[in-house]
Amino acid sequence: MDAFFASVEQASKPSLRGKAVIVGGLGPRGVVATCSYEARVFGVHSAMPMGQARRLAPHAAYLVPRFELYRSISEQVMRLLRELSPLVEPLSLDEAFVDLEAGRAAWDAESARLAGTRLRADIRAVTGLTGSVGLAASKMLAKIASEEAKPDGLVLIPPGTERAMLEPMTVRTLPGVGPATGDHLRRAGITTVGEIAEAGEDELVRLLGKAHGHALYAMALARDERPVVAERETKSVSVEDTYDVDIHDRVRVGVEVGRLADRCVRRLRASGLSGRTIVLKVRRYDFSTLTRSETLRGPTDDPAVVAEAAARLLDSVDTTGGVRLLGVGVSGLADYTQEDLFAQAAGDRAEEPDQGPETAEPVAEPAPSPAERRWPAGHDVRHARLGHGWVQGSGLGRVTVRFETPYSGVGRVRTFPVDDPELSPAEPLPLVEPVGRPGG
DNA sequence: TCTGGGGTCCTAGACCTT
DNA sequence: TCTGAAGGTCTAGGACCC
Repeated sequence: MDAFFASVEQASKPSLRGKAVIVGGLGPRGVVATCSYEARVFGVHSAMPMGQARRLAPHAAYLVPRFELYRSISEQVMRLLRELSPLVEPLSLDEAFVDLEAGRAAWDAESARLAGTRLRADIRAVTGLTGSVGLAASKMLAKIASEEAKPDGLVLIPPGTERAMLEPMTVRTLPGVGPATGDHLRRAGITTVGEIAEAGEDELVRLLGKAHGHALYAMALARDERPVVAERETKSVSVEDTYDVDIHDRVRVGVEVGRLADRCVRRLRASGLSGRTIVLKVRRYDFSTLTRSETLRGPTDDPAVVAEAAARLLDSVDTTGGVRLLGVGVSGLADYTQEDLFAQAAGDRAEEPDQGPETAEPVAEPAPSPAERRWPAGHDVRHARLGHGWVQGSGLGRVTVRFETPYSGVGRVRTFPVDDPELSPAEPLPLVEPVGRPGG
């Protein structure tokens, strides 16, 4: 999908179509998640600090991500892909590999081009968004082709032309070559894919190590035998938070680690998993990052056990100077727990009260008062009299709302007190108007 | 106003067991 | 009992991806 998050926001907000839209964390330490092509003209790109983006594009619309909406649209697209083939490998919310041959959706270049063209039309009809398609004989080449196809295009790499096409491209084109590897290769005088092939496998292994060296050499020769894998097992589950201001208070650091452990376990349990290795991540005031881990005797999904392990790990970390990020993760995953094994060992013992997920949930927090409610920029709202709209901005006790829907024209703007009783948060509307629904 | 969040994979050293 | 090789596991960190 092209500039996915930003495109979704433009589709749901008529006033933003054709405008620079930047989606990301709006806090003092936020970064750009995605931006529209109109914003890229100003030099804004993914992973750029938000402050820098604001300097480059001060008049752009700045929105916080709405992952639930993006997930639901992603699911619509994935369904279309699965109609083409049972072998669909999602890479992220907005990207996936499809083995067209396995689904008998294509058998040669022409049938592949036809399938790709139809798919793009279907994505457009179902979601209202544009997607780009890369067609090639391997995952690496398909990925390169889809990058070339963006935005809103289709690129097919004809069989037999792969090596010639790759040769002049920069090493950064190859997946797995980031800034560090790119630099490493450049210092060795290698800047193009052709030069990787010329350097030879032994030299690549000497420069980059066994795994990376062999893999990169093969890719430079356009060799990529990796199959499309539909089901991938989760290897780890983690949560992390970056704080607007560094935390210096050791007690507060401990409290935050406890909270993160709790959140992490909730995610773990929601996936029906448990894990053996607990990982604590600390990013200090100077951006130095360290991890500490502890492997338990058996997998657990007990929030108290994870929190205790995380607290023990924290004891071994010097946080003087302050921390800007804390994270807690669990790896070594299993779909049973040590407690299950004990229960199994207990055999026919009398039935015990269930120790399932619900018993460990924290007590529900009291609902915030209207004045404390947050009005995140870009989120949908409903006004009792004026209808559906979205938050254009808030602050100083006021919230500004633009009243428009994905199917309306550009809407009008009104400002309300943040505790206006007629204003409430609303669910996002579908991007394509459901058939038979009266216009809004 | 410098640098998010959630992942995967690889490497390398320490340590333990066979 | 000592020694060394080999292999597995644990741990920490780096790189990369979207």
